[in-house]
Amino acid sequence: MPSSAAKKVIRIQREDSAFIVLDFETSGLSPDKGHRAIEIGAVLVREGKIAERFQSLMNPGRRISPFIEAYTGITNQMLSNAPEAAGVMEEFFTFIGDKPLVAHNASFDRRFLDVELSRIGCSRRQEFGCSLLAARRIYPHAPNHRLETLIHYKGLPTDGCFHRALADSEMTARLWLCMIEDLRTTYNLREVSFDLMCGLGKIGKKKVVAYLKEFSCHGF
DNA sequence: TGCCAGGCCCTCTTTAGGGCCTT
Repeated sequence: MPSSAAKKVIRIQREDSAFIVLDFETSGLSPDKGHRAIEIGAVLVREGKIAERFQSLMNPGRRISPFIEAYTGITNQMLSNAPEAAGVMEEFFTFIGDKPLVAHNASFDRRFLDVELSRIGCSRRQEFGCSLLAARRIYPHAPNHRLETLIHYKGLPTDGCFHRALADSEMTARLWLCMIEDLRTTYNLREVSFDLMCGLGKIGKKKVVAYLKEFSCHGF
């Protein structure tokens, strides 16, 4: 029977393994040009499984283009009935807490997240992992590194829905977990931490093997 | 109506340019 101190350690370790995978649908590519988030989707991954989900449309206060309507399937009529962005972001800020974040092409979602949070007087501090950068290192021979391509490339389950926030965040989570498992088996790693995954996306492709060798149990 | 950006990576690079990825 573990002591209370040991229980505490175990609880903290498990909580530390939790992270949030998120995805924004937006009215355009640049918040600096006035583009706004129109939908947020996210999943909480704990102990290798999707434990909780968050999804909401967000009324951007302006009409979106026909291109975005076609691209996402989100219409102006749907957004006219959607909750205000501020309220959604307040709920989302509570949902993510201080857990590490993951997104596919994180630089895009990070900018929208930070701008939308700043509009409600909040800011995040946690690290942001990028499944796109990690995938470029782990699957250098994939046809390309778009989320949809990688899902098919790895044969991961999908309901065929892309470009909706919750669906994309779930698939990004599956991809992230798949990459962890592939690293674990291919490189004989005892543990694949969030920091290892983030670091992998930041190093040059010629340094990948040397980088992973540092974490290997018995070398390879 | 038509068009828009930013971050990261790679290489035929670093005093730069182009491709990829996100909506």
